[in-house]
Amino acid sequence: MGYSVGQVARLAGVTVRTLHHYDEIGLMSPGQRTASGYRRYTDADLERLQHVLFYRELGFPLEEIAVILDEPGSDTLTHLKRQHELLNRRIGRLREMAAAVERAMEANTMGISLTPEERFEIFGDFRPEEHEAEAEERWGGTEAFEQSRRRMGKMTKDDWARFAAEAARTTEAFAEAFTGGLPADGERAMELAEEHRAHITRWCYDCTYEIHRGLGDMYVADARFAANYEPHAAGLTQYIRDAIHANADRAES
Amino acid sequence: MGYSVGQVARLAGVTVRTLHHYDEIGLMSPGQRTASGYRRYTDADLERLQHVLFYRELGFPLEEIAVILDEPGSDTLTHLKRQHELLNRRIGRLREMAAAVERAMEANTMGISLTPEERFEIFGDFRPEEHEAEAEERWGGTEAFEQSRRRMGKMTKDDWARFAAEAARTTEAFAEAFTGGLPADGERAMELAEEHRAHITRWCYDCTYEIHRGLGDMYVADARFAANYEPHAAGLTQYIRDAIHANADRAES
DNA sequence: GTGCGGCCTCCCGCTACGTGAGGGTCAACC
DNA sequence: GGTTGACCCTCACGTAGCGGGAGGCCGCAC
Repeated sequence: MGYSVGQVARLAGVTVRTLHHYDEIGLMSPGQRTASGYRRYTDADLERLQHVLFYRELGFPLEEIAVILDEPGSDTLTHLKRQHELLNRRIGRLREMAAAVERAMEANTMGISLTPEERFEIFGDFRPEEHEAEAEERWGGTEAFEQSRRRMGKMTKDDWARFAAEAARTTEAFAEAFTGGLPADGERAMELAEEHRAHITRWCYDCTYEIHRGLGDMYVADARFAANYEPHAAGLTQYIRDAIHANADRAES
Repeated sequence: MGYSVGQVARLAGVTVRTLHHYDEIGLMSPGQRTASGYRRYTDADLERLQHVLFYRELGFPLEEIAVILDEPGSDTLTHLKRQHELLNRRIGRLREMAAAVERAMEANTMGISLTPEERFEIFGDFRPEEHEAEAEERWGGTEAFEQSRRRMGKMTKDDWARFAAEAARTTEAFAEAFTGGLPADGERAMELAEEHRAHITRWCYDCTYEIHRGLGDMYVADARFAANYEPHAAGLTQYIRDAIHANADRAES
């Protein structure tokens, strides 16, 4: 059982070197190795490769692909949905370009020569869109989200450990304040909220108060996040959310 | 008049560095320079840039773009037509991919896990197409045509001169044979046809007999080629075509 | 005349591999 | 059991298409 590099390469239509490369950079390592050092790919590896190739085809840098595939709570279906969405956007853009080319052909056959602006405005119009709204277009997310991905994608294992440790300390402190009966809009809670915000800014992205509020709301709304807090103390998630809001309100007044 | 690098960059939505690069590799050099060495781009340069960006967007390597833009007898309209064609193919491919993703989603929600072949067959099916028929897809041409482009793109002016001289000699010899009353399926004519084929193989691409037959047919069908032969002697084009066919028939029997 | 933005030319760095070199591995076939 | 040929391994250097600075000249305003 399992597949050799050559088999996988033929199946997927890539070169062996490409698979070696993906192994090197940790994007797609074989599940096992034989005693003699041969790579053995499992079915799960193949599925991963499928997604890798898809995102690559859509122009994503490999580093980013690694991040989005490793992102917790993302399963096959969400990836497929996202890929479908991306494909549709892409098709739309190409259609616009085709229409622009048609216009250019008309203009050309009619002997009209385009002004320099028209030249790129008419069918190079997809470029500004690509720059200003690229992050948006790709992720339906925010610029901060992108920034986060990039930064965190470059973190070493050590960085992750320290990041996690810091996060754990803050959570612990919140739990203490909560169980200790301190109000969510009190000094201590707000202090912790501010610390939390600083923590995010340091490690992930420029966390404004507005974004921070959104995060707080998300914590209570999204079970995956709540799962990180509730074990400490029932109701802690809501407490943290309230503290964040109180802190943001104070800071912006 | 004319545009500076910065202006062109903003117009076209690329960086100054990119324009510098295109200048370096000779893909897109400014029509002029100011006394102080500043680049000055003309309207013609802008049009060229427009096409460059388009082909680039469609995934063509810059070297190839240079060749197809410099290829004689290609005007704006033919490029626009080609671009439109390429866009449509591209859209078609993306649609296939989208359909494949939909199927994958169905399979996934139904709890069916794909076999390894299906995984890439189902929606990686565009890859064989991309390899085996890429030249076809891109050019509506043959692999030999591609090979030709590559080789001829790397020829120096000297090479071109020798190439042209050789070609002229062969044509001259054909004209002599023709006006001398030698039959198109005679020894001499076939000898010249073989020489012609060797000439192409040496300079352009591996010219099989089948391709050679196609070339002969094209010579009579396409006025641009005929224009090269007819001035030597009226009917020469047809004569050459017949000689080529006779030679090919003999060689393959 | 002194900024300040734009332009110039190196030149090094990055990604996603291509392309050998040099050398083990494995199944088959004699 | 030896040899052959297809396949595998790990370096390690090369390439395309730029990004991004360094160090320095140009040109126009104040």
